[in-house]
Amino acid sequence: MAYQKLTPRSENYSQWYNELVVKADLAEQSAVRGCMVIKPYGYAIWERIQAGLDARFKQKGVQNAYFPLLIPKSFLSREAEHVEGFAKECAVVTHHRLMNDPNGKGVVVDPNARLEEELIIRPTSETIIWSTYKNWISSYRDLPILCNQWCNVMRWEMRTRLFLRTAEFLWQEGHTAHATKEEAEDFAQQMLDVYADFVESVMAIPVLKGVKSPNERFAGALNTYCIEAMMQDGKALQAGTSHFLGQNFAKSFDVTYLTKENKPEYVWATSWGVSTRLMGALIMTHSDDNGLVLPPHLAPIQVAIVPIFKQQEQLDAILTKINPIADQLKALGIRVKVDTADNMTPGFKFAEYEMRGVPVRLAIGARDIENGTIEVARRDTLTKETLPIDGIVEHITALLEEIQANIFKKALDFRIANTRNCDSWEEFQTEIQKGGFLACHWDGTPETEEKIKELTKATIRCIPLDAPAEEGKCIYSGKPSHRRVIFAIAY
RNA sequence: CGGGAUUUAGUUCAGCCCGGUUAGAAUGCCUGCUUUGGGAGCAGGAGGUCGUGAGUUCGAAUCUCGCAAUCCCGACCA
Repeated sequence: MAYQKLTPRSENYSQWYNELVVKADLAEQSAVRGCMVIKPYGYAIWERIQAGLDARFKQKGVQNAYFPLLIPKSFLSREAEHVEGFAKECAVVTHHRLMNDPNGKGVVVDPNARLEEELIIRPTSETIIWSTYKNWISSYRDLPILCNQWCNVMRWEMRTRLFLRTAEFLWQEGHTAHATKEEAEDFAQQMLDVYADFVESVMAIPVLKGVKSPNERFAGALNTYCIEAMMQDGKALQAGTSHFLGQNFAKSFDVTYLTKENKPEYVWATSWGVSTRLMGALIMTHSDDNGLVLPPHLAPIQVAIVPIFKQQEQLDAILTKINPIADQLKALGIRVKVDTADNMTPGFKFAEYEMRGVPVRLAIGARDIENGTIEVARRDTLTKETLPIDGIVEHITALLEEIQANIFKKALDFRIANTRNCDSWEEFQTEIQKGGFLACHWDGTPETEEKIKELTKATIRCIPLDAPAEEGKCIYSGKPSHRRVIFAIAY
């Protein structure tokens, strides 16, 4: 038994995470620092995230498009705040040709192939998109423009972790242009709702919907909406953002339209995105010391069926029982894998499907054939029971929904249990280190937030959209406050 | 950008202090037999420019110096 268990979460949470990502076959380190290879199983999960969101975007009238990877350097300096936010982490293309090394050692950059204007590998695409939208928009009849792109972006991070923070990552970025402020602001909120609905109902990750404080706001935005999730170690993770950009980019890139009254107006903008970071959120919300735990609505394989057999004849006999079950499940749209591989023992397969988070596992052998039974194991509770084959399809259909609901509830209960009010600065300083969300009063100034961050590493994760009005005193400055905001230590 | 560590088989590592036949183990892989209800067993087999460049030496995985890459912990950031 050379097989190694994961480091338990209680022992070293971040080591547990790193091992899980690799052992569940989701991703691995690449030859390039900070960049990851997403393996087929991990990518299958990402594809399901993509498919679910993409369908929801289209219901909102959003169309997909594609804008280039490379952005002229000059574009980035058009919006001052925006460039300040990203300048430190941009990769720059300076040359367009290689040549044989005159000293005979492979290839070198051809010094004569320097670009007239350097190109930036997109850290995000606002600038290239707005320089393009300028040409697309002339009349109120051209609005709104609702575009999204699925692509990669690059931010040269000092320190990276698979999925959570990589130098290159996959995401979608939606960019919309509207005639009025109200419409843009409303659209940004609608997209936040799309994210929250998807993340909660498909990924089973409970999220807080809120607004970012000025310090945490996207560079160049007037308002940043976000969904915040709580990981099992009590840290916060921003799972998605939607920005109301006002007219900042319209003004920087001179994007105007003519109103019905034939007056030129700047357009109003939004942008919104989620990234492969959602994979990190998924892992850290549900998984346990045995590996990944996937919500059935998202799992690439929802039901794995493991026949237990000695000879081919036995397998054939078992398959006559299994195949109809698999076919019925597939007909109901359930993703099933029948694992007939004979080079792995059943025990190995059990452990493997557990590590990969497959929600339901069925096992059936000679004993079951005699008894007309099948063993059903569920990943979320790690329990198994032997049930009659009759009615198994109905049982599984219901079980998948039960698992989906159960893991969402478990995550929600955890968040509730680890969210508390805090009204004393003394208490805050010790409580915040224990993890979880602290709902506190805040005087609304960036200075106070900055100071709190400096002293405790905690930031305001969001001002919840449903935060009730409540008079109180700022946890740090004692100045008056009208509602509680959520503080936490974040990824 | 600071601090620490690592670099030898596909993977995880031993060997280095104290230089010396053909560089080892486990696991994985291939072949055969036997097995299969929680990570099976036996036998055989393939697999290595010891990160890189110099130096010391009759001789370097091992000693010296340089360089690079990666990982972890901080600072910074989605």
